[in-house]
Amino acid sequence: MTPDPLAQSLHTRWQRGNVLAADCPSRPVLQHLTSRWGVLAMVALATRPHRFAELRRAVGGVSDRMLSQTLKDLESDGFVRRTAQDVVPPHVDYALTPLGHEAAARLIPLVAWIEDNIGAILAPQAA
Amino acid sequence: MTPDPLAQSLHTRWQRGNVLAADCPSRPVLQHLTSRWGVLAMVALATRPHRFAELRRAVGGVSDRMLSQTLKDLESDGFVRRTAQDVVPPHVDYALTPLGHEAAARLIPLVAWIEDNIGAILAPQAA
DNA sequence: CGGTATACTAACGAAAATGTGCGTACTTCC
DNA sequence: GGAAGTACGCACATTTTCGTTAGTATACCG
Repeated sequence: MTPDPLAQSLHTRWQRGNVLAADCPSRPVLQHLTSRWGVLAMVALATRPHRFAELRRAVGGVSDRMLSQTLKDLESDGFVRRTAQDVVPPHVDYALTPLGHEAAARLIPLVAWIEDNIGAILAPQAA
Repeated sequence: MTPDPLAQSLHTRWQRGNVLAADCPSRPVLQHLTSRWGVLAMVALATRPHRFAELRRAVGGVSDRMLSQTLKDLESDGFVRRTAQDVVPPHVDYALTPLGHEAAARLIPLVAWIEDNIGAILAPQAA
């Protein structure tokens, strides 16, 4: 399929993204937000800021390494703000930025819908 | 942070999911929907049903293997309905189920928001 | 007749994601 | 005194994910 020329011209300079295009810059951002731990970290942070270990406990099953990796990605996209106090033992806070809250506002309905409908989703599979 | 006992009792039997818990059955479903190609397939199918090759062309960069695997996952969760006509050459249609449309309705705002704000997201990174 | 399209699957190897254990420099609690 | 908690980075091993190639039976187009 050759790209639609109209869509092409609208999107070529990425004034707005078109995720369905392979080289759209939205792709990596989408992947960070929807990664295995990304969604969960965002959801947890949406309620309130967390310290690192606190967040690890909130997000069941995540390892130190994965959590810090995930947070680094989210931070580089501007969704999370990391605030470190230079003390020993270390004290670091993670909070959503305004941009992060906007993103979370789109993530939460999805997660909530799945949680609410998990019964209906799983039921046919059991049958 | 020990689990909140109230939330515990509400969620133990998974009448409703709590994705933050490691063993919540919502996890796999969430992963199927938010997988690299899962989101994109859902978004593409939300506009209209597609045949296999048509969908592959719509979702830039996906391979046959990944697409068919993704569709299989989405089908087993009840989001996608596969309709095959037993003819040669094969003719197969993929469409969202009602459940799939509900899920897509939560996926699309997320994707649209990223597409709309990709400029604002990327700008600080360039600086 | 040769090329192209269809909807996949099995098999293989490469690449990416993920977990584990260790180390840190100190504090607080038992 | 000893154990545990803190916020990671690093090296290593394993797991999973992903893409590529080959193959199928047939039809349509030129």
